[in-house]
This record gives sequence, C-alpha cells and structure tokens, in this order.
Amino acid sequence: MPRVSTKNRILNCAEQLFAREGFHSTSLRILTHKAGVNLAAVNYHFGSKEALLRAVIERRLVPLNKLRHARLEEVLQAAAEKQHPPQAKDLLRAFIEPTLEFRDLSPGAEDFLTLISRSWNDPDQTVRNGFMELVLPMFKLFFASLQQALPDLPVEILRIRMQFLVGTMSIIMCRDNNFQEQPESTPPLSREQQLDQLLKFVLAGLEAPQ
Amino acid sequence: MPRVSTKNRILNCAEQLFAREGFHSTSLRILTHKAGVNLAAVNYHFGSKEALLRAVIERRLVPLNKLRHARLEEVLQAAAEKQHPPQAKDLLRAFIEPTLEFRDLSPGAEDFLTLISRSWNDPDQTVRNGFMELVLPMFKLFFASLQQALPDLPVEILRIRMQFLVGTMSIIMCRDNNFQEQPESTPPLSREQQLDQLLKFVLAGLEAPQ
DNA sequence: TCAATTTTCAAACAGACGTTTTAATTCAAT
DNA sequence: ATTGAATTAAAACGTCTGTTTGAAAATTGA
Repeated sequence: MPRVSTKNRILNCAEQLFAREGFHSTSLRILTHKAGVNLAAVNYHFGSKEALLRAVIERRLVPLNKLRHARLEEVLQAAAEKQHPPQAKDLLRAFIEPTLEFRDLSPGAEDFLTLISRSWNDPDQTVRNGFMELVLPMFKLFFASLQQALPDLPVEILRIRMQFLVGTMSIIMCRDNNFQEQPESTPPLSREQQLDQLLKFVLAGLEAPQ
Repeated sequence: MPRVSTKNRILNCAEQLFAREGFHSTSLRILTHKAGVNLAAVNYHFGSKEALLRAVIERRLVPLNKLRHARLEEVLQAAAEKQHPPQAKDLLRAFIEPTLEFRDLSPGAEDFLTLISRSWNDPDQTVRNGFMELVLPMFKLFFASLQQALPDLPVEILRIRMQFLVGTMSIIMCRDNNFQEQPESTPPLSREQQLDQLLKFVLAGLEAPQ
C-alpha cells in the first residue's frame, strides 16, 4: 500500500521530468517507471499526456496565484487608506516575492518554477497556452495596478517593460541557467540576494526615464 | 536543377522549423519534405539530426559574433583614445544592436534569433551547450569590459545582472512572445522603439544602486 | 568520352511513442 | 460474505522516429 496515491506519484514525477527533461522528451514509459506505477495509469487518471501537463501546472499555479492576489490586495488597500496611488516597488514585491518564496513551501516547487519559466517560450502552443490561461488574469491585475503607480508612463511602454520583467524573472526561476561557470573565488549569491538584485534591477528598469 | 543547394535548403528549413516547432518536435520526414529533398539527405550531408542543429546555429552565430566583436572593439578603442573607461551604455549598444540589426540582414534570421533565445533555457543539455560554446567567449569579453565601465559594482552582482540582461533580450528576440493580446487602440512598438526600450531598461537595471 | 566520384532516391530497419484493450485485483458498502 | 464499482496490470495496437542500405542518377575531371 503506497503512502502516496498513484495520482500524486504521477504528478510529482511529471513535474520533475517535464521541468528537467522537457514535455516532449519525457516518455510515459520512463515517467511511470520512475513513479512506480503502471504505464496505463496516466491515461486512466488523467486521460492523456497533455491533460497530465495541465494538471501539473494547475496544481501549483492556482495556489500561487492566490498568494500573489492576496499580496496585491494588501498593497492596494494600504495605498487606498493613505489616499495615495500604490508604489511600483511594493507592487513588484507583491508579484515577485510569492513566486520565489513558493520554492521553499514544497519539494518539487523548484521544478515547477523551472517548468513554467521554460513553458513561457516553449515552441509548442499547447504548452504555452496551457499555463498562459492561468497566469494572464493575474498579469492584467498587476498591469492595471502598475498603471496607477506610473501614470506618466505610456501604456505601450509599460506593456513591453512588463514583458522585460517576465524575461528577467525567468532567469531566477529556471534552474541550470548559470551559464557563466561560477569561479570558486566568489560564492554564488544567496536566494535573498538574488531576490534583492532582481527587485532592484526590474524596479530601475521599470522606472527608467521616458 | 535547384537554385539553392540541397545543403542550404535543409539548413533553411531546419532553422525555421527548429525555431517555430522545436528541435524534438520537428521530424526529419516533415523537414525534408518541406525542403523538397530526400529523407536520407540530412544524414548524408550532416551526419545526424543533432549535427544539423549545430550547423544551423553555427551558420549565423559565427558571423553575428564577428559583428559584435567589431562593435565592441570600436567602443573600447574610442575609450582608450580618450583615456577613459568605456561607458556601460556604449557597451550595451555594441552587444545588443548587432543582434537586432541581424534580423534584417537575411530572411530566416528572425527564426534564428527565436531559436537561440529558446535554446537558452532548453531542457536538453545538448541543445543548450551546442550554442553556449559559441556564445560564451563573446560573453566573457563583454563581461570584462563592463567591469571596466562599472568598477564599483561587485563582480557577483554584475554577473547576475548580465544574466538579467540576457533574459530581457530574449523577450525581444523570441517571436510569439506577445502574451498580452495587443489592443487595437495602441499600435505595437516599432523595432526601433523596441530596441530603444530594451536599451533603457537594461541600462537602468545595470546601473541600479548597490 | 569515359571512368570515378558525389549525390539522390526508394525502401527497409529496429526501436520508441501514446493509447487502448481486456482481464485481474483491490476496495467500499451492503 | 457478497456484490458492484474503482483501480491496477500485462499485452498488444497502429504509428511515428532517426538511421542505414544498396542501387540509380548526376556530376566531375581527365
């Protein structure tokens, strides 16, 4: 009798393999063997391989979006009480911090972040749209809030700068992206330092002149 | 008698399909059919599918790196004549502008930029390392130059900010990344405007305090 | 022109893929 | 304890994959 249900064993292994090896490069035979379940279990429990991918994404993205939403509401409410527009810095923190804190909440979350940061530019539309649906509403919320924070910035410029923000975030979210080999002389940045640098970089970029 | 050699027909189609559909999702049967050549031609001319990918990348990345190298030398030399360290802004232009101007030099170059921006975070090490070898030496050159331009910035911070720079660039380089649907009210930014915004964003981020 | 080399071609190779089927098993509720 | 549903299991399905083969065709150089 397995401690973890078949469904969750599949989800956990799929999360790891889809993130590290890629969706198309992960075969159901390898996946089910690693999970210790029968090959047919994926189609029985999820219907298809693509439906499994959707389930993997939804399992974590829905709670993550709730975290982001709560943080955003805090910032907006605090600003409303002071009768001030929200600050770009606070909005950025509300969007970015939950994402990175998420890594420590559950094992496999790191793989999950790698998966969505890779899905972002995936050539397969099915992969791309699968999680885009889930992340787009949250994105529009932050976009609208940032418009209040930066009322003098033209919308089309804010839009492309938010895309830059996503590209910058994906660097932190994706494992194995440290292309520059790390010299022993200088230790790698801690997670707090990474978060700090990420916030400083995108805030400066977002508030850049013109 | 085909106007374009078999080898180049394959390279052109591979560039487009690898970029738009992904390396693993592109089958040699579809590729060779689209190119109008025999299935066996890929293995005859290139040896294997992976060797074809390497050839696709090398064909454009080597000339592109020469462009970047020339631009970098210009900036360094101009700075040396003035007895000043080079400016971060000029270094960024030398790195970014050739990349984007490259798009207009030859058809298919746009697909190529999509391909390398997607290869950047590809789960497959073979794909990732294939072009990393070609781009890393150029990267180190710019890193060393930026150290001169920003002598007060600790190296490990400069390093992560250069990674952010790459993540930001990939947004511009990759097609179909306009996740936010474009409203008709505001037209999309022109290429010049995109380049301009990219430079402003990364320069501000690179020069951000601390 | 003819021989030698290079390139194309159709066909087949062995293996991997996602999915389906059918039977065996486990489980929950009467 | 027994029935009925839910789950697991092994095996096979048809299709697609990259690669190889050996003969035909085209091209090249003398």
